Amino acid sequence: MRRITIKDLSKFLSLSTSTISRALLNDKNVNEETRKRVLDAAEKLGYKPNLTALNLQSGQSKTIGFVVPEMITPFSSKVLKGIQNILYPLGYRIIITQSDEDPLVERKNLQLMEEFNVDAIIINLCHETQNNDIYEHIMKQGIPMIFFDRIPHKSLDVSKVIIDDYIKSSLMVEYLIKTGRKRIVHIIGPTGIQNAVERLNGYKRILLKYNIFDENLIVHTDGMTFEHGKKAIKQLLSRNIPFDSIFAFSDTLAMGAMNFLLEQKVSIPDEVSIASFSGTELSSMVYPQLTSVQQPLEKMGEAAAELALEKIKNSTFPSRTILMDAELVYRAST
Amino acid sequence: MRRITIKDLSKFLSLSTSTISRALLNDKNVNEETRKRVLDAAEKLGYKPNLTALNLQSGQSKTIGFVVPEMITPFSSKVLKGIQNILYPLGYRIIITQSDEDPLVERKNLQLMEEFNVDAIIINLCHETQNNDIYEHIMKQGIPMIFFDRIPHKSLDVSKVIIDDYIKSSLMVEYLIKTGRKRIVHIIGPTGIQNAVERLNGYKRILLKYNIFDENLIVHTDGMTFEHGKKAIKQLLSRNIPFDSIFAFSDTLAMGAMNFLLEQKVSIPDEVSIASFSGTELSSMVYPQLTSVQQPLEKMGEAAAELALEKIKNSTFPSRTILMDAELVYRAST
DNA sequence: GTGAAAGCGCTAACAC
DNA sequence: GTGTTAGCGCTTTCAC
Repeated sequence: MRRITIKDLSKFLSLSTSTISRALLNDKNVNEETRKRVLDAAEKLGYKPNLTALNLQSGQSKTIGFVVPEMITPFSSKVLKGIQNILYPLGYRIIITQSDEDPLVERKNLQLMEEFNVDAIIINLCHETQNNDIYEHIMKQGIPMIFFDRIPHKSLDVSKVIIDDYIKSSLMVEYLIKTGRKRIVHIIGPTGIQNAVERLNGYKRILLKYNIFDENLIVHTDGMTFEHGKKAIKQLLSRNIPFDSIFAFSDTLAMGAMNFLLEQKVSIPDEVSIASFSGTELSSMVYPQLTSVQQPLEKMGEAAAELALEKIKNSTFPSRTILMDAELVYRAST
Repeated sequence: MRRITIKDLSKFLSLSTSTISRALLNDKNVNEETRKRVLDAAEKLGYKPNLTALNLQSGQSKTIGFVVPEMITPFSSKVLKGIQNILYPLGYRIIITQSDEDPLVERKNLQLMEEFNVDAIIINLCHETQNNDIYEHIMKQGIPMIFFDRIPHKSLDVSKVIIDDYIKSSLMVEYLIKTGRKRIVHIIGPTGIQNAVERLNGYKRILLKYNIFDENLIVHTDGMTFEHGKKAIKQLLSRNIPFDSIFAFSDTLAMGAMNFLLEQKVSIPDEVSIASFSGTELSSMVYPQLTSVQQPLEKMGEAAAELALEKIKNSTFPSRTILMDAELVYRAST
């Protein structure tokens, strides 16, 4: 019942613990014969190395923190999968916290990460600037922080994984125009997030280019949920502002908007077409399926994990930014 | 940059490490004055206890394994949240793996958990019997296993958190009948899962009771995804079997079914009404919103965590089954 | 009330 | 090629 340790093997084989250790680690300074005996005994007695001891010795916790705004949509789960692909085989644990889009909760989560002695933190933040002080504080402790999707204000020098929100947003809006839409609503994300600004800017640029920009078509929300999407469109309708399409910051917002329109018996995409940013299965689980900018989430997770590893291995490794490509996927909603 | 240890405090204050330790642990055998000095110094130098050392010493990894079939839907995330509520404050890490509904992947995941020296495993399994040998093997190592939602065959004595699938299924089907439906399709889950059998039995019982049971209305799937739901209904339509409603094993299957029907311009709920088992936001993100048996997922996670804790504290603690209540939520799809 | 020392499981210098 | 030993950071006897 008790765990078998290297000491048990040592007694069992009348060998020193160091020889056992060496044999297990494939050190060359071990007789082939001996190694075999050790390996056999280890197998037979069911020896499993004690990671905690290893970690204590190496001074690492072999734990990575993963801090995300939410896990209600599959967005974070997909990124997580990518991170796991890279880190599990290397023996890293991943500890996850959700911030519920609240910078204060994010703060607490980051403190938790510090207590857990994580070797690095991979984070999708809630607010561009509000927690900059802790990000800096944590990095000063020697804990690398890797940002993905939503990144902090330029003033912080950190590694990050992003897509080009500005360009992708422009492309999507231009596509809507090419399908004949002129009154394109933009449901913007929380303005405390740089991506929201970038996507808004892309939207603006195109509408200005085609000379159809109208301030009234921009709808603010104070949150990112389905309900916020619904409310946004509800407001717009009540203000009697005509529109023929919607470009939403996220698929969740888009789905909320769509749901409300369908309740109002508005036909999609005939009367109103809808597009958004996504990368999850959600886009294709609704009817009609949503046209969206499909972010390569799993790949983004893998990239973030790699960035974390390079900082862990060498803390002076210069920060890098990985720009991922995202694909526009045209579905039935446009 | 280097971590402050108890030794640094010891040097700094010219006290032995044991006194420092005692002061930090609020041991009574410390002069109040001394304790104060220690606490102040700890604060000032930024001392943070090294969890790894603690764990080595206590023989625990303070890590819990969480093994789920998938993280595409928010199902597992919600349970995870509940587990975190209980375990994070206690200093436990949680390591998560997805099995992709594949018992072989689940096996590998469980082995990974063993390697990670987890103190307990909380699992939603892929197949009722196929991995019983490892479950037993793991428990024989002294690692408690807590099952939730999908549980192993009765032959295993384990702690579990479940809802009454049979009853809830019956209630939902009876509700459909009361809304005037007579040709109720059941999309069953994988038969390697006890829940699928239970829900099927509940369905059968009611249809038999009302004398409207028809074997043809039961649709098998070989998976749990959205696409499987679509395919199931496609098959049914191609076989020209008339029906006026659907009761699906899961919301994902229901959404697939609904999506296909909407594509075929079938009106919901007028021509076909739909209900399923759920507990996630998905049910209300589609149009029309899905009627479903709403499982208390976060609460289930909390319960599972409690069960894990009692087994960790006392390995001989008898296994318990917690039966949670689930609510029938009537939405627009019926 | 405080200190010295052992020990948790393992690796890595250092001997031989 | 193998053994001895120190040490990772901490708690916990055991002395005093």
